[in-house]
Amino acid sequence: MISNATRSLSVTDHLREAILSGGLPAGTKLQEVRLSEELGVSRTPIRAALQSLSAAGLLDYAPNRGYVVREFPISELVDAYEIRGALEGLAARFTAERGLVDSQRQTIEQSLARGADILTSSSVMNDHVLGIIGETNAGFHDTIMEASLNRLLSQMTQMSFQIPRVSNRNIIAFSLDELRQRHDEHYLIYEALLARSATKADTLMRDHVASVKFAAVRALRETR
Amino acid sequence: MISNATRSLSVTDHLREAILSGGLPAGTKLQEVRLSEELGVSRTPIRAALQSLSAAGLLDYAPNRGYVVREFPISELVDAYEIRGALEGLAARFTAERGLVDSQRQTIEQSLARGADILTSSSVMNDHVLGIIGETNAGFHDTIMEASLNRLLSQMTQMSFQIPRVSNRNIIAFSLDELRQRHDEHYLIYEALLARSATKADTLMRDHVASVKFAAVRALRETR
DNA sequence: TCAATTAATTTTGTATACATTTTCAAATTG
DNA sequence: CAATTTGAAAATGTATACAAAATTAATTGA
Repeated sequence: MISNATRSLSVTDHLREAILSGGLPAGTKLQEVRLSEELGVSRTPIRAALQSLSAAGLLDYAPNRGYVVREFPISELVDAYEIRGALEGLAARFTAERGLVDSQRQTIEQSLARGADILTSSSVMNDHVLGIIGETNAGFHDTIMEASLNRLLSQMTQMSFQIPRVSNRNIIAFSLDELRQRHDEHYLIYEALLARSATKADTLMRDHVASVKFAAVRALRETR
Repeated sequence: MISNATRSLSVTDHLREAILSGGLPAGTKLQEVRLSEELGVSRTPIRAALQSLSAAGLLDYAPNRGYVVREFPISELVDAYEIRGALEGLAARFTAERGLVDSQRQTIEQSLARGADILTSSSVMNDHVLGIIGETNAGFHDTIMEASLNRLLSQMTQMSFQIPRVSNRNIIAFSLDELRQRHDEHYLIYEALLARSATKADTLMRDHVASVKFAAVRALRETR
């Protein structure tokens, strides 16, 4: 069932969140009239949202038969990390080849400093730490994506980011040691970008994503 | 201006073709009422088409300001081939790791045989040869994409395929020798897939796409 | 004459009625 | 009793009217 509370978000964001959070399990038929009644809007914005989410790969669509939340098998989760690694590696390569502008460098340094701050000060793992690290992580990766100045690439990477969240209904449970390793990897990638070492940046980024992949798969195995 | 002749195609296909063929140059505002009048349908299917093409990355969109055909700079064409190489290389890797089923093997062999047939028999380059080769090319790559059994990957690759066509309003002018080289590369990739040599298949596919990239860039430089 | 404001036009956002297709169940027939 | 057919219900596809926002032009003021 879909909450009607948050009307501030667009219908598309609302439905996407419901799918990615697991509120709408795979196989759920998303019917236009039903959704329009539940969300209190007409069928028109509902249709727009369904088309958008279908294009993003979250829904299956068949003409005259409507939209269904599609399956997200674990095997595809693994593949998604492989794809993400290849794309983000390429983004790191592009960024290293073209160089960082000052504002990008500052943004990355701030996210790194913020991550280092909390990882050196706190000795216990809790939701607060995970939250901060999650934000700095996103900031780091997003900046490199934007820095590569390639709309196509960033668009694709956004797509490949959505899949892992589906199966990760619980946030991946990293240990503090693991988080520190991931942070060190971020720092090494940043150094490669500064040194304009394209191949090194590519390789480091791919390995970094592979490490996250292992943690995600392990977390998934443990929770089942 | 948009031809109203081909009504068999959907509105989305019609508009996509108009954009990719250059009939609607970058910067063109696509207005709903205008398009609905020109194509003889209501605004509803027009809106669906515009949303779909925007999600596919062909149109820029701003709320309350509509859709505009976006720019496709040459630099992005080059990047698109890099992305395509990374993704198709990954697809080749997946396919090699998981193996080809008989039907896939047959499809690939047929496309290879058809390509070999025309490339060995004909000694002159014309539109007929280019057309046949174009089809067999698409068949080869599509089969590997499908064989990798990854919807996410095939979806992304379809996206990265669209960009090159935009700047290539004229089909890339390959020579017969070049086409034969590309065909040989296809055959080597196929052998690597059969041998389950994942890394080799990946590398060969990336190099193959890189070769096509060089030809595309050269063709673009020559026509300007 | 130039700038700012306001009004009119244009364009997109939304709602809703109608058309077409599909689906499911009941009824009919062998 | 099983299989097919048929019809009603429900779902998506389309068209159109109305609302809200943005753009453009005109007008007013200095």
